[in-house]
Amino acid sequence: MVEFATLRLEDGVPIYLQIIRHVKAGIAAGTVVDGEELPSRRALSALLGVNPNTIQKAFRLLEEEGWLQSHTGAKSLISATAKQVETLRKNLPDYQARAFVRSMKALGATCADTVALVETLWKEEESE
Amino acid sequence: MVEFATLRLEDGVPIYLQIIRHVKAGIAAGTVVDGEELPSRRALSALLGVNPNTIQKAFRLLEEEGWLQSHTGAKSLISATAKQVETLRKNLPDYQARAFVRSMKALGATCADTVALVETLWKEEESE
DNA sequence: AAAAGTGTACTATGGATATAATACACTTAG
DNA sequence: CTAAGTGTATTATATCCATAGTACACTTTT
Repeated sequence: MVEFATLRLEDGVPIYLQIIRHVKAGIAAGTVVDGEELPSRRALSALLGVNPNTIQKAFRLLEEEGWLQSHTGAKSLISATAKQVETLRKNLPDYQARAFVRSMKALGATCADTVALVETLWKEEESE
Repeated sequence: MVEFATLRLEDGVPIYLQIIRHVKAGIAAGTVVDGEELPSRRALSALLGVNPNTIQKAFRLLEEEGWLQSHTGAKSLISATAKQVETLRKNLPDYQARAFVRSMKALGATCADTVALVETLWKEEESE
């Protein structure tokens, strides 16, 4: 069962996009695998405290992109071929790191400062 | 005059927030200083290709937060005390780095991999 | 003084996001 | 088999984001 208990919704970003990102991140990290069950729309809606339609929108888009399969009446399942996972694992970190580097440069930070900051925060967040 | 020519608008984030972020980043980086002139609402609207009302919203919020001063009929000016700048320079990089570390952990990356990726991309983007 | 530029305010419209409330067909568990 | 659970669809409403057009008072430039 794909876990959503750790997902903390932040505002400023559409909820349905955060749900999509959470699923893709799980697949890229290897904690979510092909064939795995997803919680029902209603159950996830209750867990996150959002409208069922919002969950449905996220799941519908994920299905259109080929990341899950749905059959009326039955639970939805993750669908991720080895090739899909490989592409995701390459592109996701790269995309996020690029955006981060750009924003740190805009702040006038140096490469060394940035790396040091990342290392410090990485250890900080390990103890939580 | 505060520069906006380098600002590339991305979708998924409200335009007025990107403008606010751009100004704050400039102040934190030291390229935008107290008393500096901002382009007029209409001029910036034309430069970025967005509605004047959107620019006005960004500037109004910046003024409410104390980052600029406006007087009807005259150009708006940056307002940034040393204390304000100091706080910004500390908090902005920290906030962005925290979000980055969290997202890389969600992807299952290690600290070493992440640092290596940042260093690689940092040099790549220098040649552009 | 006159003209151009500037900040500000207002109404109206459309799209995206999210919620709310139903409804129905299908699958699964009892 | 029956009931509960599930995917799916629909309509309605509210808010935010962005655009469009207009208007007016003030400042700066000419």
